Amino acid sequence: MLQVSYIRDNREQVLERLAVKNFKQTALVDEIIQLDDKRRQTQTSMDSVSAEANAAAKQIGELMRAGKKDEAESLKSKTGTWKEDIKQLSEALAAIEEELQQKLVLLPNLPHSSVPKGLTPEDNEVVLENGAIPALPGNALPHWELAAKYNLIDFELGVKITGAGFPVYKGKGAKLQRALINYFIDEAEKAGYSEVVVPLLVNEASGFGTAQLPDKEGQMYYVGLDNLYLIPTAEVPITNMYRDVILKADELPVKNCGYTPCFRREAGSYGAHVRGLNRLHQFDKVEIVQVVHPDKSYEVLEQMSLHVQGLLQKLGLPYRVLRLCGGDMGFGSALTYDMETWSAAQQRWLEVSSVSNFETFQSNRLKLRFRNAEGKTQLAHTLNGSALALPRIVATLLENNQTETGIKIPGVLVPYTKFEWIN
RNA sequence: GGAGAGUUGGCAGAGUGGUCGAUUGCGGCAGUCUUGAAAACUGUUGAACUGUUAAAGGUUCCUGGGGUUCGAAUCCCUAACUCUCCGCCA
Repeated sequence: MLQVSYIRDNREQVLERLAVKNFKQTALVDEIIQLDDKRRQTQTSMDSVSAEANAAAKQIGELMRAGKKDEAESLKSKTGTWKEDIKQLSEALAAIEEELQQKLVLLPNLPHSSVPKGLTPEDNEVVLENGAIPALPGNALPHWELAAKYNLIDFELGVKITGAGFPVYKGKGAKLQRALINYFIDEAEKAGYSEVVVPLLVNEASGFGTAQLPDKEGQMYYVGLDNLYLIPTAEVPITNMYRDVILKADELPVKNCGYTPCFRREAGSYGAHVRGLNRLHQFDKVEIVQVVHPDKSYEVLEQMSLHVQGLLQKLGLPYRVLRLCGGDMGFGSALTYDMETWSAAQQRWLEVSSVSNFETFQSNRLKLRFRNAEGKTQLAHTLNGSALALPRIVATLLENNQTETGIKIPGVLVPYTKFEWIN
């Protein structure tokens, strides 16, 4: 959520930045500014009437104690109009604030100056490519066939138990899941992130804090009986640990990592691109989250990007890094890097990580602040990234490492899998 | 699921319808003392909005919402949450 005071003081710049995200609603921005104006006027009026009424109430108390009942009574008779005024003004104020809030949450975050303009994924900027793209023989199999061949994943069984998009991992497929999770967590801890295990269901306030709510409830599974949401990413519970928190300057940066399953409804997805592990309703992911000083957040974003790249390098997967264009970016992000690995058998790039700087967009909703050098409270910056999401990593690992005799496990994973080959 | 108790500042924990943004303790910060540290002592220490060059000042907030009253942390209604006991149970 953007700060009203910023919008008020930087109208032109806000409009220009929003346009990069293809969000061209000048009228909405102007309405917000007008509402805020009205809000301040109304509050000033109410404050001054309240001040009068408070003073009178205090005086009545003093008169009563002094035994001057008549004077107290005559003062009492005057309070009626104030009461009425305060009631009207506070109702008006509440209505204005409600309307302002409703409009404010419609505004996406402002993109960073380096964000390229554009509408579709084709407009994303390729920052770098790394790793050799393997040349597989013509009879190379896609991962869903490999998964069946080696009995690693049973998609049909998942359909029986739950539905499409809920695979059952078996045998070495199951072991590989646990190996990847542990490997990713260990690597994150080496990079200074402390591990947390968090709830998989969150309340409405948490959904709002990280900007899944309102608006995006269609993407989350909802447990109506208890008014809770299944998390679409560990970002939600981990970041919400710091909701309504004022950190000391020396507590920054906060670095947390955590493994969770993630649940996504993915309404409207279909076709070959959702085949196999390409798009699931439930998948495993290790998330890294940081809360940092505003001066440091872009430096930290690069570090997080390098951490993710390091994982891909160690796994020996060819990858590229994209700087997302305005049209492809998330609602709350100021700058996002996507990491994609090359799926040799599908002949396409698969997104395996997304690393974003939210600046104060989340912290403003979360009321996540720190005490700055002047001793005043200031909104912190939040960042998060997948490090990494498992399914597409598994997909490319299986496909890229397939040989005549089986699938070779990357060296760094062997201590975790305890086997070198799937065959 | 049944019954009961509770929710106050970073934490613990007082609080009579008016002098309560709130006693006190702990913690934090600053100072005195000390070569330094600890201890002790002294002072200080919530947030938001508004306003201002900055301030002063004003308003709001004692879980949320509503009500009674000239005046509510305090009384009433309501919701959420927490805890305890019983039941069930990994």
